[in-house]
Amino acid sequence: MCAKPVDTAAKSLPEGGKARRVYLQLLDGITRGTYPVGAALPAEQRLCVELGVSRVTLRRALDGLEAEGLIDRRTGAGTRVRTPQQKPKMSADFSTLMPQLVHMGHETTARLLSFSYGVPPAAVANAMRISPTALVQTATRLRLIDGQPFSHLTTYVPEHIARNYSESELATSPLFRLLERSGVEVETADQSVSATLAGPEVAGHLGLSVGAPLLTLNRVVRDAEGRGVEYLAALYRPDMFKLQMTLSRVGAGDARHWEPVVNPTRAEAAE
Amino acid sequence: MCAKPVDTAAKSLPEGGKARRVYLQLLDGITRGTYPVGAALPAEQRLCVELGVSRVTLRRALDGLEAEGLIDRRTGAGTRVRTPQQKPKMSADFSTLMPQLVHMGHETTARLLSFSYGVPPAAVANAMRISPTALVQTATRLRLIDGQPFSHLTTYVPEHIARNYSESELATSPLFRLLERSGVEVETADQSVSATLAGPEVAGHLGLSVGAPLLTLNRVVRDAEGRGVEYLAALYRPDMFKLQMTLSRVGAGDARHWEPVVNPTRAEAAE
DNA sequence: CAAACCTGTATTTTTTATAATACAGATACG
DNA sequence: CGTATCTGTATTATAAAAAATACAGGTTTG
Repeated sequence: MCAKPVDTAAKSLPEGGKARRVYLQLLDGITRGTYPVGAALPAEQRLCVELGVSRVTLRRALDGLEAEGLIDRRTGAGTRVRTPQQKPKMSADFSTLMPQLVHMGHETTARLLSFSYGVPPAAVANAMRISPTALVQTATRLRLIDGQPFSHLTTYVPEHIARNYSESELATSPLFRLLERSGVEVETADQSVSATLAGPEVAGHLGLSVGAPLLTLNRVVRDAEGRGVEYLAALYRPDMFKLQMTLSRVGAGDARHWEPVVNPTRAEAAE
Repeated sequence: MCAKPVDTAAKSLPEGGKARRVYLQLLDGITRGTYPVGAALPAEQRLCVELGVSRVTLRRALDGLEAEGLIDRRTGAGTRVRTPQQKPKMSADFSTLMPQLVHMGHETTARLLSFSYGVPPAAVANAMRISPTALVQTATRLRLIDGQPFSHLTTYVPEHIARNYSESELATSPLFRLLERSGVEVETADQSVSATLAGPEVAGHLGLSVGAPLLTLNRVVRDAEGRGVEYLAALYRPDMFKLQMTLSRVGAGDARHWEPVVNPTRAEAAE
């Protein structure tokens, strides 16, 4: 007797299989610290009773955790929560939101995935305040750190600006430099951070499974007239990229408030 | 002949069902603008060939999209991409750290889900720089806007501080005020933003399906000695909550850099 | 109005996921 | 050393998902 088919959840929308649910449940327990970090995870026979699934299903979930290097299984002995192996990480400072390497000595490269001219998605045209029928250059790039992909970037640039640089320059120089070199007067930038799931295409490029969580960053860079000169839709692997900031409480009395610190010591960061 | 079992993806790790993959694929295409926003989606018979699944599966994916109000299906006529219906949204300004309502006239409430004293997870104790065996108050709260839950907050506060306020106060006052009232000298805060997937428990509370994407925010608030006085682990529904900021390009020459704008016009925001 | 096309629905078959059970080999402990 | 415990593996039965097909009924278009 291993299963206990209680099934409290409603089942109408396309939900992942039961193995995936268990996988997420365990992943949650590990990151949340419910299961001791250094050692010991309940035995499979106990876990499957605890989670209400068969051992085979529980096993498949564990396979996933093992594949991601989160647990260490030894035949005969138990299954332990492995101390998180540090993947090379990037971080972005809130005050600039320009990605920076946490540890130096890592190399970042870029790969151009696609490149074309056409009309932008309506949402992009709207955010950039340009005509939905105006031509824009759409480029998709993959950024890697030490050979491992960590972000998937799609940029939209109005044609008359984009013609000032070549396709090959896109893969080497940051788009930012290319714009300023083209004489664009960058004035403001609006950006928004959220989360989404990896579709089949980006999952393949980022080396993730479909349905993996991603950090999204959308940015509109504007010139003095408020017209968009660049739209960036970025997707980041949450295990390799984090937005970090340090705030300081300054002022006194009613004027007391938070202020971002410009160059915080990275070792102080949360999590 | 509707299916074309090419199956490029590897199949070892616990992946959600095929219906879910198609659902994500379509969701990606919609948000990305691949499918025209105003109207027209390929017919079901064409779509299922295009995506390599049967019509039944394709249909289940569409059911999911319809349930979330992303598409509009009319018998006989086609299926259209609906213009995104604005849910009540919250936004958080990076520089102030205080979440703000985008549109006024909305009411936010809080529900206390759990409340206890115990030892914190190792990761939390480490980030707070307190003993892993020290007692902390662990409280889980649900924040709602107009009755709809949008965030799931778990806070850890050292016992000697937490004893200064009552359990009932937690549900009404923001924890921030309670701390300062307790005489805690808040000095700095480190926070980190990332993404994760909803486990069975939080999914239930936030009204999402298991495996839905979530925006995470982890924050350590410290006193003058650098000791943590509060650890916050927040989970946000990405469709109802976004981190937003506006940057301004200031300075000249080599000193030219980005600076966050304190009170940007929210209408300017990206996406 | 009629033809072409679309979504909604139902049925059957096939495939896959999960459950239940048993057993072999490795490990830890007294 | 021997027992208890754990992971690894295999087998069979059951439940669920997906595919293939057919048809009813609404919509659009000429």
